[in-house]
Amino acid sequence: MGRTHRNVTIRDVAKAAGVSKSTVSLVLQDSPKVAPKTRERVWAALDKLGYIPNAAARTLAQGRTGVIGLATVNFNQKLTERIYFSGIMGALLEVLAEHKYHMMIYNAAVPLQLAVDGMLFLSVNVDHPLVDQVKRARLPYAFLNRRTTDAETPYVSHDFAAGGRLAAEHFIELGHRHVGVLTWRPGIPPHKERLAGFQGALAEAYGGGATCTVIEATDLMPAAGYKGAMRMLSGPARPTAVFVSNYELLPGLLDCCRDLSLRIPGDLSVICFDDPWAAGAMDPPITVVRPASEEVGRLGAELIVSLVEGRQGRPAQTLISPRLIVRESTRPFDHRQ
Amino acid sequence: MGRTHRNVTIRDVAKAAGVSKSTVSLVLQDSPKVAPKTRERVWAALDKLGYIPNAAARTLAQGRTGVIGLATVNFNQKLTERIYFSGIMGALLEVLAEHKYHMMIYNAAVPLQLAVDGMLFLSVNVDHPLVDQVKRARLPYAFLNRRTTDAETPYVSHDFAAGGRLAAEHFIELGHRHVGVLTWRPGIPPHKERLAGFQGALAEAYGGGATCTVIEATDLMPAAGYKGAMRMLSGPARPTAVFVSNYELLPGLLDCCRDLSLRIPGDLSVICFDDPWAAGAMDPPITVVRPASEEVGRLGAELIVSLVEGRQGRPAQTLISPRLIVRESTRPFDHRQ
DNA sequence: CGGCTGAATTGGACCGTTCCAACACTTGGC
DNA sequence: GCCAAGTGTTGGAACGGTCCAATTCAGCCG
Repeated sequence: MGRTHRNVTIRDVAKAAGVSKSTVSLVLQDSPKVAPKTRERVWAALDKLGYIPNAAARTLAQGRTGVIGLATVNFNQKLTERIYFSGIMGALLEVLAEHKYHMMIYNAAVPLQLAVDGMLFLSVNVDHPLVDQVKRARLPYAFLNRRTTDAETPYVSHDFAAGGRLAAEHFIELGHRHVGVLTWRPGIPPHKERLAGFQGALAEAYGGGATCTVIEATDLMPAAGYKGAMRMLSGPARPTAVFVSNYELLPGLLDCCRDLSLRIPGDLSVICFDDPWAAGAMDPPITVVRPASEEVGRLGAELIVSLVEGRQGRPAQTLISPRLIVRESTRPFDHRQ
Repeated sequence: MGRTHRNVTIRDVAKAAGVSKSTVSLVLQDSPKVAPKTRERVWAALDKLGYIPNAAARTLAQGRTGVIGLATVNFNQKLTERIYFSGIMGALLEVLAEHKYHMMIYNAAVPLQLAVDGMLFLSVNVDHPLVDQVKRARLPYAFLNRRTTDAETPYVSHDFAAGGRLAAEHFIELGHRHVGVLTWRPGIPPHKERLAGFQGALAEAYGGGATCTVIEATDLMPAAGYKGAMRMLSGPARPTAVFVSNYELLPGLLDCCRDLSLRIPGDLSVICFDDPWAAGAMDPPITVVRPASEEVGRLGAELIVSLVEGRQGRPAQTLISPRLIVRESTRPFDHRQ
């Protein structure tokens, strides 16, 4: 596995085929201007020498890389969003491939070598220093999972507020008035928006005539979910319905209910934001608000490609509404309780 | 977001600072040979002009990219392994970042532009055409999740056979003699190995004195898991313990047990290969054989970096044993049944 | 036969870096 | 006062492609 052996260049091929390097270059881009028999001779030489084009040289010459960057902060620590991330990444890769782009993952920890035609920021806040670097390099970019207030910055994100609203409306329809939200870091935009949407819908429906207990988990480990749920559910004024704003907190809540002998949905209705794996196979199957992450990936890829290739048309700011999927963890409030 | 405005080059900076481009280059690599006041002047110019190095040019000149490629086949269709993938990718990114490498994701669908220093194949079979291309380019490479029979090809994989064995041994210890395996595509190496390990341990313990029903699911959708489980469990000779060789099949099995009123672990012990999200929060918490995917990611990253940088030392072929995590879905065979 | 046209091919400039050999300028020793 | 040994700085040749303008050459027409 030596790094020795100089690689075959276009010049070597040219010599072997008895033509100039320009001709070889033309053949490689299958230009129609090359005579058939010349083309064949060049192909033979190409094959024989096992020529592999040098991507850096090509990029340098034509000023494009054929690569889109995906920047995200501390991928590995975002345990939170792992499953979600892989959903979005799968869609990104698929659509980028359709447009003949590869994808490069940037880690904020490594000095940024901008070897891309455009950059996507996934769950990176708009004021992150990384963003400035990309702006200064005059690269096209777009945000995923983050929205901005201005009208220019391109983004594709979820309508988190609408998601929170969906949950609240479902509870309202079922007659619940004492509700709770189990959340995490309500300062971070996506979580803030979920909570705001939830509380907004509640206020619209009941005015002041409802109670909403908001509990903030200290982290996303199951233990924190358990502790948060316990604080919410062990008191005398426990809510009859809970909106879990992050799926990592769900297992803790379920455990807690088991320990308190609270039955779902008999004693407590539960809606979870995100549709984690097996949510539908749990006992009972959990009602969820599912963000359309594949959709975000797909639209995000289309967006950055159109920006890179200078096409117009596609709207540059998109919000996608999550869907409510009703399963068996929610039920009408029982007034006999 | 125009692509117009020519980028600032090292020459522009040199002119602005009143030095030669060589000096600027030296400053950029902070060479100690530059006089302090020159250095300062250059930095000022660098800042003022907002210089951003051109990665392609640098790569071309020094013959290294600072990027490791990760190739995988149809990422998006590998729903199977999504969660697993993100675990491994997190670890890869973390370790590569420590060594100052970025990661590029190759999609087999896009013509391969080899703009990397080394390549990792994740769950790609060793005879895949992609591999040949990389070999011909004389790039260092290694396989993840696949092993080879020769002694040279570098890989980091799981000891799947040991995983199957662990499951069987646990069942044997608990006294189960009528067991089943719910599998998928037993022709694919990782699945074949799991099954072989399981059956091997069984044969060693019991000789011919055990029955092992192997059911192959048609795909990985929950419905297929359900159908497979039904075939295995609805007959009169149903096993008392089942090894689910792929976690995607687990929800179907659980549903099936609910429908047949089989209680876990009372009527049926269950072990699942892979430790999917929330397996420990299910009712009952599921006993699993957990592959150490982060470990594979970490070691894989170290391996490819050492190959790229020409260091020796690290063993080039590693198998990592999964761990058995006993929860509450397994229990001794009850002879009164 | 000379001139024109178009197809096929080619040389060379260029992309933006790195890196090496050469050069200028101090400094210090004798 | 001259030479040797540094210390800083620099020009220019790579790196391996692309692409444009120039060139060659055959075929055709008047």
